[in-house]
Amino acid sequence: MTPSPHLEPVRQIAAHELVVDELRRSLDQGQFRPGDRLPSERELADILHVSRTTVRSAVAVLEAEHRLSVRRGRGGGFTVLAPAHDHPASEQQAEVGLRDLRDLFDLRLVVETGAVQLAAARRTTDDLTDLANLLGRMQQVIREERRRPSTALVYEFQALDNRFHLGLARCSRNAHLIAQVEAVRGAMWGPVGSVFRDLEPNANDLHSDILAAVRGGDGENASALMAEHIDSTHRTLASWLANS
Amino acid sequence: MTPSPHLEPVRQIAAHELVVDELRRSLDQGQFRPGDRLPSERELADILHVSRTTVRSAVAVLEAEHRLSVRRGRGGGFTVLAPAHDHPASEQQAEVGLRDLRDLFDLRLVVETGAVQLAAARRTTDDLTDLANLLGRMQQVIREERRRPSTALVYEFQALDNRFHLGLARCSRNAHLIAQVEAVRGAMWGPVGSVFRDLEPNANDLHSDILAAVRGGDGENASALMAEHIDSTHRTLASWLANS
Amino acid sequence: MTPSPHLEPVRQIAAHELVVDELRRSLDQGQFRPGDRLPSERELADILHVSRTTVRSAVAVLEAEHRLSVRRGRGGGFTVLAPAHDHPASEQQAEVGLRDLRDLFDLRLVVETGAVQLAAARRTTDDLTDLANLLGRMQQVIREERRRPSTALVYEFQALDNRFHLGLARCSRNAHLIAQVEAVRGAMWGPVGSVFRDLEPNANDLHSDILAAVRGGDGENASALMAEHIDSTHRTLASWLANS
Amino acid sequence: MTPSPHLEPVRQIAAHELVVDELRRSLDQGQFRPGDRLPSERELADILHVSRTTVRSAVAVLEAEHRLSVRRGRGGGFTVLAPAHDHPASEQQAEVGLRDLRDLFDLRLVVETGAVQLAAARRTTDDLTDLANLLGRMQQVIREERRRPSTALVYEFQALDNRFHLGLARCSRNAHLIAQVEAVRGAMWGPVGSVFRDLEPNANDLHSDILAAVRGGDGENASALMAEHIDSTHRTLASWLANS
DNA sequence: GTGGTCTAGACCACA
DNA sequence: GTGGTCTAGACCACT
Repeated sequence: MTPSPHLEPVRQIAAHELVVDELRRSLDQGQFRPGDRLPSERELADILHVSRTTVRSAVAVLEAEHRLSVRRGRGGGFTVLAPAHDHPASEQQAEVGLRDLRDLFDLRLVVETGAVQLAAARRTTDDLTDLANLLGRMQQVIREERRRPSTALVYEFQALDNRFHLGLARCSRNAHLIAQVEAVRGAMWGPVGSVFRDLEPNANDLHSDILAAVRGGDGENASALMAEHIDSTHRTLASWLANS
Repeated sequence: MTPSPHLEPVRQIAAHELVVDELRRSLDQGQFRPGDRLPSERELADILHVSRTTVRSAVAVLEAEHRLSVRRGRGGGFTVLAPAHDHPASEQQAEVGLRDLRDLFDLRLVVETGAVQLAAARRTTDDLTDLANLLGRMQQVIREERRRPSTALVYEFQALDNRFHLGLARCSRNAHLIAQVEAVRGAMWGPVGSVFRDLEPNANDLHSDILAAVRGGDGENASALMAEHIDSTHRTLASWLANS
Repeated sequence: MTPSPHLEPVRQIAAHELVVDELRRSLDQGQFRPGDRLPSERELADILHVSRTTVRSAVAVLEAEHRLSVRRGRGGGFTVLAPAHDHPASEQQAEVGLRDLRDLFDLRLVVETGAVQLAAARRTTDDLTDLANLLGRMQQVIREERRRPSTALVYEFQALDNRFHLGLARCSRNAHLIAQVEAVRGAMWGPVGSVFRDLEPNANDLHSDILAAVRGGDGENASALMAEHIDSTHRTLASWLANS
Repeated sequence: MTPSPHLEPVRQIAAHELVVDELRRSLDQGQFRPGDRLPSERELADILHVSRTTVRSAVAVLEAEHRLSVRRGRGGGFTVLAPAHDHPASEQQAEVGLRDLRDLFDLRLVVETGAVQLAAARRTTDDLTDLANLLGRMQQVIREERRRPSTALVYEFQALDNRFHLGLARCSRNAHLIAQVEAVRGAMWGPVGSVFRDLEPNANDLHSDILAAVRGGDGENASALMAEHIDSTHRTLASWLANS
């Protein structure tokens, strides 16, 4: 209940910054995996409705962040790099505190439990199939990672996890809510990425229970399970953060 | 769970559009009342960190939307106009459907119940005083409006109501969550404004109960009351919309 | 047939300059006589659709040119002064050459003979009455000036002469043409005013002949007489200019 | 001979309006042809002694009138569009009546016959060469248009015709007169443009006769031929207008 | 190198 | 002291 500043300064956003954000969002959501090649400069310019110059500026930023590698000539292009924890995130360390973590998970709790409750009411059978497939792949990745630990697998699991949660949100069929879930997960990515190094043992525990509740149309239960899942993740991360 | 567009076109946002948004947000939140004068062009430019030219472009838009009137000379300035329901929103009628309303209220339900739950845990006594004051003023406005109905009073109530809900959200002390509540209330403003003409009889019913729960630190109850309140408003608006 | 500059620089005209021009035009056309008071500042502002400030700026210019005198307080106002030939036109002497005179009279010849030809075809009887009255007053002024020479009378004759010529042009009922006659007479005023000191003996010679031709509907003759009149005036002025 | 309003309201003219007028004048006089590129924004600002911003405002108006098209990037710029008779002049149809046409041609008759008379006396041999060249090109265009009718050619002829008439006026070496000829032709352009679609058969008939008279120094004859030419054009347009 | 936009500052007309 | 307009220069995105 602040008294009255009333108006916040506005900040102009340059086109290439928007492109950086969009590409980062896409990478964060695991739409491209380490080693994948992004569409060509020309295609990106076309898709994003900007000029090639602008794409290049944006790519340069992501290259400086060690998220892409740029090779020229035949067979060149933009290649997705694995998140490298040794680079100090190029510039400013995200520097997450426990307080930030709490705020982010508070928000997740609010919007994701809400979303999953609606999802239970509005999901289609196609949604359920897609989500089940995702879960299956996540199990595979976990099993593989146990046999042969590797950051690439951890990374892949994170991407799948992200897609699972977003998929659940999409079942709510509410554009506003979906956008908010995307936003909070995007905001969480940076902080979590800087802490997350191993596959948390309980990472996939409650996913299938949640999906079952959604399948059964039991919103209350889905919501409660989601709350438990989020809380568990929160505690895990918080303890890692405290010890890092 | 759409398969693959992966990347959305980006859209450059001009500085004056951002200023329009910021001013609209401020007006929507009732930070200025009809008849009030906004800060002068020069002050706005200063506050918003843009040039006067940019402020002017933005003000021109709001003037075209009949939300501000512009007068010059000593004593002139930008004056806030009362929302005029007879202008067909200047250009495109907001054209809200029941479906849109449902989505918006779904979202309110999710974020505002979540926010009030946290608020119950984190509110300070100052917060409680402020909120109680707001409630007092809302009661006055309602009483006055019953004696002497007037659109100005309806409008004033809406502004106070908005401040009450935002105030509750701010008690959560979670910037992300506050931002989301602001966003959803902003999104709701246009649609609701186009339907809302009278003071709904139940407008203030649950507010004091919610505040009491927040004061008592009973998050569960606060959340439930808020859900009831939002649902009630939703039903009222939906019936008005259906009959309009 | 200059080859190609194609575009001329534009020049912004300040509001008070426009007011100066308008007032000058009005004074030049003899709509106010020396000693007359102009409408009050407030009235002028109203008539001219500008603010009082702007009127004041304009009046200040005319005062500096010794065309108006400004007195304040009760009974004050803007008083028209007689053209004072001893002031060197305040700033830059108009500095007319024979060449300029020729160009101006070339133009008068063209537009005024054309205008009078149309006038002969389109004049009404009211027009004729008005013009005859003007001629009568001009004769009176000439007679009076012969008995008792005075600059005031010369000035009055000039104003009447101007109104006679403009009146003829207005009979053409062609707004474009009338505007052009006004423009050329306005342009001529400054140069002529700086040379003209006495009543030329032949000043009124052909006026009644021209009016008679217009009355008779004889455009050809009216035009020829006008040409003769203009030529005569031209020669008189040119000789004065050569000897000054 | 109106009795007394005496003073007309003044109207502030914004710099960008002046630029619009100047550009319109230039386009009307055919100094740029459809498809031509205007000087760049920066050059125009330089030539017209205004800022780029002001040029832009003006260009925006002409773009809205479908007289220019704006493209950006290297090779972009302001391109002159062909007058599109299908756009209803974007906003207000010029809506010319026979009465307006008469007034305009009355004026043409007056000023252009006067101008050509002086031209016969003052033309140089260079003037004659230039005018003869123009006539030659006009003949070519007419011949080509007979073989292969096209609006582009009609438009080109109009531009050449305009330059011929202005060229004649310039021979008078009288700046005032030239300005008036330009003004009346400018005023005529809009009305005529909205009627003129074909090459009038008699479009070029008297041009060479007029030029011959000017070459011979026979002002009387040149003037008479010009009168005949203007009258003929007037009748042609009036009949088209009556039948449209 | 084009147009598109914003900025900072000035001057003006207005009340 | 308000809004209205223009200016000069900068930076950007586009092609």
